[in-house]
Amino acid sequence: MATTMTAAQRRERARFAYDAFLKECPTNQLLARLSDKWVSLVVAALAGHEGPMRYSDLGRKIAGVSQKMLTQTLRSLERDGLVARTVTPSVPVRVDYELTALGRSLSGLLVAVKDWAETHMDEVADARTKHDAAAVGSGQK
Amino acid sequence: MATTMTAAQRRERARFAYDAFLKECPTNQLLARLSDKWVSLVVAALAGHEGPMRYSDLGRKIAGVSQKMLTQTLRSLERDGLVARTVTPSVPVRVDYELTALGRSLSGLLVAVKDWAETHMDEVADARTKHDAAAVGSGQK
DNA sequence: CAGAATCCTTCACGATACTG
DNA sequence: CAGTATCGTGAAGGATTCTG
Repeated sequence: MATTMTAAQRRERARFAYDAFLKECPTNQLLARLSDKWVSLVVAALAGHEGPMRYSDLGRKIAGVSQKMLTQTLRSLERDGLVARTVTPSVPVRVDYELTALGRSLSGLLVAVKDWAETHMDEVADARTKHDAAAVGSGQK
Repeated sequence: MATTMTAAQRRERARFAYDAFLKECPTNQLLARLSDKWVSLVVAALAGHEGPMRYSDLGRKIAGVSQKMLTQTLRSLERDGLVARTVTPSVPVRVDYELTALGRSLSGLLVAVKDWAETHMDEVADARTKHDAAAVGSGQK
């Protein structure tokens, strides 16, 4: 296939073709999908694990996710080519999920955001406390 | 104040104190906030602009955002200490927004995700086409 | 085990109108 | 200009039940 573009070439082309700030742009919708709590957690879970993970592994790792959301998220990630799904027809069935090359190219970025949240939680909490205190002090309702 | 921790120390502490995979964890909620389309776009807009931006600038830059969502997003970012809001009491009033130091420490990560979306849109679109075609071929409804 | 299907509630978000 | 306030709706997402 004619995917003989370097990363630089693709980036160059993308810079002219797409702009996620435009709501009609496909990348806007893609960004919306990526900006999803469950997407972040699923990708981060797969990224932080050696080898593939089973459906139930993911459900256990990501506390609080419902079957519906887990399946739904997995399906959309699979469709977008970020995650590969492998079915082993044993009894009972075994299904494994793992990041594709494309998925791996994204996972680092998403994990970085997740790590930022964990690392800077205290500062954000401080900011909130101060902000709320100031609002009370100045007589806001 | 007693913020005399190195980044490494903070990270080390955070690693034990927080885990965004746990739904009771505050960082889980923080990650949910960060995983928001409008947050990404607002932060990216501010990051990709020299100096502060006015409310109307942001509204113009981020096509399709309603006043409600823009205001709401800005307020939450301000409360979390990621964005600074400056009011100039002229007539008419002038309000400027800019990233704080904390906000700047995050913006790079969010911009990276947005750029990823723009850069890899084609590959995702391809994956979708193939995935959908395969589903049809194998006789899925 | 790994889902699919259904129901049902909540609330996120847009549209609209008003204000200092 | 930079918001606030209110209302209405579609859609997200949880709980539950069923299946290969």
